[in-house]
Amino acid sequence: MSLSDIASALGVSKATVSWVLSGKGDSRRISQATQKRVKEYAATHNYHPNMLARSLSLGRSKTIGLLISSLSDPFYSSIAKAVVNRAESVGYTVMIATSESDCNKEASLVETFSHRKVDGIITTPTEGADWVDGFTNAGGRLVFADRAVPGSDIPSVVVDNEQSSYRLVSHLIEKGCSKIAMFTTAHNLVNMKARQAGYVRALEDAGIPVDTRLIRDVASVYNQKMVEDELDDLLRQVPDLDGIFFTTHVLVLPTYVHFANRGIMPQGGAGWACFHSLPEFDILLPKMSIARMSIEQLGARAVDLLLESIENGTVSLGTTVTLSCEMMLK
Amino acid sequence: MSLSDIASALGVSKATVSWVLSGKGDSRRISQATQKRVKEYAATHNYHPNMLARSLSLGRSKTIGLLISSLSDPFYSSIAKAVVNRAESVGYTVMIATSESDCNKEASLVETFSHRKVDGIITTPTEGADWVDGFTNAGGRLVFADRAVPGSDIPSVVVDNEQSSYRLVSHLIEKGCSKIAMFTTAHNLVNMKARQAGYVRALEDAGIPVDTRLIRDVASVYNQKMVEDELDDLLRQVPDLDGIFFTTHVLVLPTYVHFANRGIMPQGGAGWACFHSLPEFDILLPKMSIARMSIEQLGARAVDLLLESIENGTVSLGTTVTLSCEMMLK
DNA sequence: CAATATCGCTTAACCGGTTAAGTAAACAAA
DNA sequence: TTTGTTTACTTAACCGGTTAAGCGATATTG
Repeated sequence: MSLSDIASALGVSKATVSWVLSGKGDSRRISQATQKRVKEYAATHNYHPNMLARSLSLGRSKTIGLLISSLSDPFYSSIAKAVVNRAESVGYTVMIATSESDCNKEASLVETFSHRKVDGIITTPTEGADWVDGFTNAGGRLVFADRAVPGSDIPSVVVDNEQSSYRLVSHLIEKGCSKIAMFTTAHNLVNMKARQAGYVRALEDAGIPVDTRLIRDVASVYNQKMVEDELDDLLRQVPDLDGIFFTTHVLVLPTYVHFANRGIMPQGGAGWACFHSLPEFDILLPKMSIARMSIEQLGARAVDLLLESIENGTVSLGTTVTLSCEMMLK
Repeated sequence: MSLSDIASALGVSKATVSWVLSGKGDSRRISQATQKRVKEYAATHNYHPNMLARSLSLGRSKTIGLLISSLSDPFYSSIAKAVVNRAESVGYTVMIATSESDCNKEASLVETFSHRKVDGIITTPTEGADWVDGFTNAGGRLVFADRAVPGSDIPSVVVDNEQSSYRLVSHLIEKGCSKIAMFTTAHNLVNMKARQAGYVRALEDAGIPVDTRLIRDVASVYNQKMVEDELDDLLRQVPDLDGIFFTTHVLVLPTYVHFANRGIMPQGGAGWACFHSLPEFDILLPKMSIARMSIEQLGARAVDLLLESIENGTVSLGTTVTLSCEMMLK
């Protein structure tokens, strides 16, 4: 079933059929009678346009590329979910690829997307993504999600890392904690830096001196031993620890287990505060304070920003949408 | 940069350029000199074919559609990861969509994929997927992952639900358990039925009568209260319970928390056995026996099966690949 | 030396849409 | 009656690839 099939079956031209079926029948003054014939024929024969042909012709594919670090990490798969849902609801289809945080792979996947003529790309960029300029100079539309690349003009959707961290740590202080550790990873990433800044500012505003022994960066979160060594060292050096601020949810469970194994029960997480959450925290650590990122919003806004850029071209350089976290202070 | 651009720049025809760049230069006896000129020009000007045009012309898009229930559930996102990785490695791009287990939405997403001319679809089908016949009769290639539709001829990749369950429950029996509960959900799904069959067979082979009070189906896994009510009732009716077989990993954490809250520590999960795992089980329940599905394999085999069907058409009707689980008996 | 084969390309149709430009017929106004 | 306008279309080019068929020039063969 193609336009030509319909055209020859009804004895009209391809153009007529195309206009009728793309809703331009009236403006191109096709008679009501012909429009009816075409529409009915298309409906009864279940015609649907070949989107490849349409995309080729229009130079727009109604397709976006989503390039994330990983799909096994619930954080990224939630972004994927949000992006897919939003895109779907506005008639776009998502092509998905994972970079595994490998900058070269990322660059090559961007190429693939380009050749497939996606209308734009949403990505959680890796450090030092050097393909960005080439892509945008060639007219590619791009939106960063979760993290911006410092010094870049690309529109992005991020959360208020500094402010939310500040509020989490301030809350711990208000509850009476004064020896609050900060447990982090990949502390050079722009988001982690901002969270650390919030931690530091909260302590300073409360007149508590920042003790660098309390700030712990663990190189590999997925190496349980590394996490435990860091925790052991922390507890040895600061035995009167009374609070922990986790810059990321992935550090919480390994810590929980390590404490539980040593008989130091985390008391439902009172005295703990964490950036972002996992479903199991509700039941495992009901008293932990959490700054919850709305990933649903993050993804949806990223799509909106991208589509605005694609369809209207009205996104100004340097646009950054900053979402606030939902504060669950306990 | 298009074929025509190269052609006119070098004073040759589009056909020549197309043949050279698609590797048919020798078989179409284009002179080495011309081939070199074309290839060098293409390389220095960074030419890459427009995949929309190529797909339209070839009638093959090197694109597959992945239609899963959800992206927030780690099980499905792992399938997505595996499929994306495998597809990528063989030069295919994945379009992704989520049905949220809604059969109508599923059908409409299949339509979308069709119009976009994917070469085939991999899906974890919902119950009563009535679009299947229409899709395959129209020449669509399809592979089911994780669950087959009973009575359907569609190639599928599944795991040995019955056998692995049998081995898990047998292992608990060997360790001395005799009052083993089966905790399940959605027990009418084909996979769940098979797991239940394995449980029953293990008990029968050991000469233990099947006690229906021990078999518990919880309607909504995400409703913590429902899970807890079922557990309370179970413990009331069978206080001397000494083992639990979970037909799915999602039931484990709610149970863990409920037990922990009542001071019944699960002792690292000794006496528990579970179908499939979550990363946190390693640290939370190190003694639980697990039949671990290799989702990496599941996804990869699904892609392989689909590509075989697309590229060679040599997949016979009713092909079912059954993967064995990795048994982690403790 | 004419007939044939081989080489190295080109031409043009096709995939299935979109759309600018053109045209024949009907009707209205001068 | 001639000119102009509107109506309701058609023609044909284009998007950027692929590929069957054709064609002139040189090389080989009888």
